[in-house]
Amino acid sequence: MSRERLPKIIQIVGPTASGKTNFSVRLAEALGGEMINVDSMQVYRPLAVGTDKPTAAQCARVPIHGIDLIDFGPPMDASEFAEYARQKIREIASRGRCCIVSGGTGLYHRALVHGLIEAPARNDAVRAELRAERDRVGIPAMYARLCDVDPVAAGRIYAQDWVRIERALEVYMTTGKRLSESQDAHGFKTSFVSRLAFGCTAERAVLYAKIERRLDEMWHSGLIEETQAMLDAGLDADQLPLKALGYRQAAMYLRGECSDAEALELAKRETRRFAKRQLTWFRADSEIEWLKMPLSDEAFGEICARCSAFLTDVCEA
RNA sequence: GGAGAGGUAGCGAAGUGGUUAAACGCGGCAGACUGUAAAUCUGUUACCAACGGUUUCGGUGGUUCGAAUCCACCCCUCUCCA
Repeated sequence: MSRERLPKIIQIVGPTASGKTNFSVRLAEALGGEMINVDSMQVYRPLAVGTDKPTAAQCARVPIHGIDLIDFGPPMDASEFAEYARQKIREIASRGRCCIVSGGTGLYHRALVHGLIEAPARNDAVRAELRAERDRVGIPAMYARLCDVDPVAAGRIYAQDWVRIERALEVYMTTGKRLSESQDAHGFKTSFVSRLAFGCTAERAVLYAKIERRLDEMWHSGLIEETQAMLDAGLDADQLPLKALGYRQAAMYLRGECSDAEALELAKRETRRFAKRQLTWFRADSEIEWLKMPLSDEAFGEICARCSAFLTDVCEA
């Protein structure tokens, strides 16, 4: 294998509010590297207070990429992000600097590291068609259709999971190829980078408390106003930028679907659940070494040393 | 003081003699995830040495082969009238 030729990255993952960004900035600074943020929501410029982006102070300490990439319009997707990130990794390497890839979006990390199958991007026309049909015949009938055209894919998808049923049918309709066959061929077998991966954690209660405190702050420091502004600008409340955690609940409140307090509670709960889903995703990755987050100076020093060794060692395992 | 209503698993709420360890919802926990991923979906949730066992439906006692469900007394909560 031409493993040494792969660009090396330090990968930092973890649930929201686990302290990834702090840790990554510190690490990037210590290693003289640059950061790439892997976050499906922080790429949207209009989302400011609700996505806990790196602060101006943090951005001053170290170059941080992957933030505020797009405004409104067609949303970003995993493949697009992965391409962007790999391009950035090359650029950073060409500057002779190391790369800290940090964030909480599991699929984006995976797409960046292993790539995705060869398949066309979303096709809104086809999806509109599929959705119209679904509304007519129901999800079970659509699932039955998937069972016909791609039984293997259907076997991997829960019968109610519309998002995946739609994607599988979309791929089949636009390419004539079965999604499952592309997946089998792909299998996340190849890597585009060589990585040293760390996962940030904290005790569940600590994590949850931090999530709640952070939402209280966001809620009272502009999240509502920001959401209102987007609604005023005519953004669809169940389309992407407004589907982000916090914004979605703020929109519910603003549209009179629930009280202010209810919306805030809901936002907290959904964010806690999100953190759990992130944990589930990352726990499945056996290459990740978990770090309990308020890291001591000694522990941080050790991690730095290991990162340096990884980055300089030509024939590491 | 009088008249009603009610107390069911973490919470809300069904159940009114056996097939009920107890529907359903919420919350919790766990899982899946290949171009929507802060999305979408699945499982599980009295307790245990667990394909078997133990203890549950305010409390105590009773009726019955058998009760969360029937009877008696007691405790508590809520509403209305004083």
